[in-house]
Amino acid sequence: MTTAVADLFTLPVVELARALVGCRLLVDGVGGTIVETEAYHAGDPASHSFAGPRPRTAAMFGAAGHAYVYRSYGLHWCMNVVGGAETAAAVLLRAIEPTDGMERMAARRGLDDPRLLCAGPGRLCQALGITGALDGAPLDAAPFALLPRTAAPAIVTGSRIGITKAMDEPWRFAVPGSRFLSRPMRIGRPAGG
DNA sequence: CCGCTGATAATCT
DNA sequence: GATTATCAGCGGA
Repeated sequence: MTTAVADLFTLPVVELARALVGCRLLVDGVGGTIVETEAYHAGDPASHSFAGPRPRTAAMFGAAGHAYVYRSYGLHWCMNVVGGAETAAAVLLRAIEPTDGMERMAARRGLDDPRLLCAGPGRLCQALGITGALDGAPLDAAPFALLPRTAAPAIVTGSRIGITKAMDEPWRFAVPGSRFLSRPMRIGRPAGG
């Protein structure tokens, strides 16, 4: 038995977020390799689950291995992978390197540049066709496919984006130097100033 | 490259 | 009424 993605869901959510970088996500065969994630959990003031269960966040309090999809700023959809050892934990998918169904993604996004297809949580949901209809859907069944890594990628850590609380927690993970990130990763301070 | 700002709706005060 | 796990378009450097 090789390592299945499901085996990762019981890890602490910060480790799950790290482990999902390099995995592949497809929706109806469209998607690519996850290159940027962030971890959230119920003890984290920046998390949607911090205030306790709500109608919108029900999926985050539900079973691991399912999607938590919510609307952001009234306009965009954002997708999380529910899982982690903590209560109501999930990993926000922030960027994907598109590999499968490029034409479908370009059509949905109204763009040509592969760099901009999935570079951001709202963008990747638009490109893969993820909406609130998939909130709570299991990731091991159609239309989803969440596939394990074939090799361990290089990964760097940083602060999460777009939050106003717990801003210093280093719970953002990304492939260093990837051209498909939502925003560049802040590299370590230059040696010698 | 950078910063500013409007769009738009669920949630919270 | 304010805030929010965002994005695109714009203008200036």
